[in-house]
Amino acid sequence: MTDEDSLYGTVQTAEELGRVARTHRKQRRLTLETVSGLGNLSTRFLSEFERGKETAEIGKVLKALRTLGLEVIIQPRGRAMPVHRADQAREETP
Amino acid sequence: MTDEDSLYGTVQTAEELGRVARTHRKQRRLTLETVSGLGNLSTRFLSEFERGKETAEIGKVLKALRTLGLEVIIQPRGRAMPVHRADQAREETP
DNA sequence: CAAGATTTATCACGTACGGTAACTTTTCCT
DNA sequence: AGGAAAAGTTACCGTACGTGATAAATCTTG
Repeated sequence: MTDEDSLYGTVQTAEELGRVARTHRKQRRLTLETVSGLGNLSTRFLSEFERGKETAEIGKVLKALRTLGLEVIIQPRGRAMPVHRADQAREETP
Repeated sequence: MTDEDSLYGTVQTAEELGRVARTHRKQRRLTLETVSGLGNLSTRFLSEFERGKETAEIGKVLKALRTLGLEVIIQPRGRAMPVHRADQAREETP
């Protein structure tokens, strides 16, 4: 609850990804069963994925994220986006 | 075809993810073998992943992306960024 | 404590994975 | 242009594990 703000952002590992998914789901007060129904995913898969299973299938992971209302953005690291508008805020890695 | 301008951004499926990875790798003039060496990933895995294999393991996918210098960002959909700027919303209906 | 939610065990099936080699495509050189 | 080399794809094998469904076990609420 402390870092809900930093909940969303870069993820590097399956564990981080799962944590984001779980926290997001909890915030939305959804149960695994509900998400299961919405996304045609087994509660078992969801449970394991949210706990960071490294071997979960990417297709299902993406589906789970979509079902949860999460967006996956891919961008070059350490490089600004080529597109519209210059943004700011690049600060991580102490 | 696919514009490389919009290369980076939201991905919804394994296919899209793979395409981003491949295009990015090509732009960097890296071979599968090189990436394989850098990331401890088999060329076979990389080849399949870039071609959109739905069942590729999330852990390896994330590792491949990191090795390629790509960043994965997770954020709520239909929600503006925490900071300023109102921007585009959603689309796509299941 | 009870109701609800999540984890885990079991079973059976399917397939990812690495390594290697053969094969196909792409790249690039004379 | 033609062809060779490089890059990428794919089939084989065996090991190992993911997955769904269900139910039982465990944890989390209220």
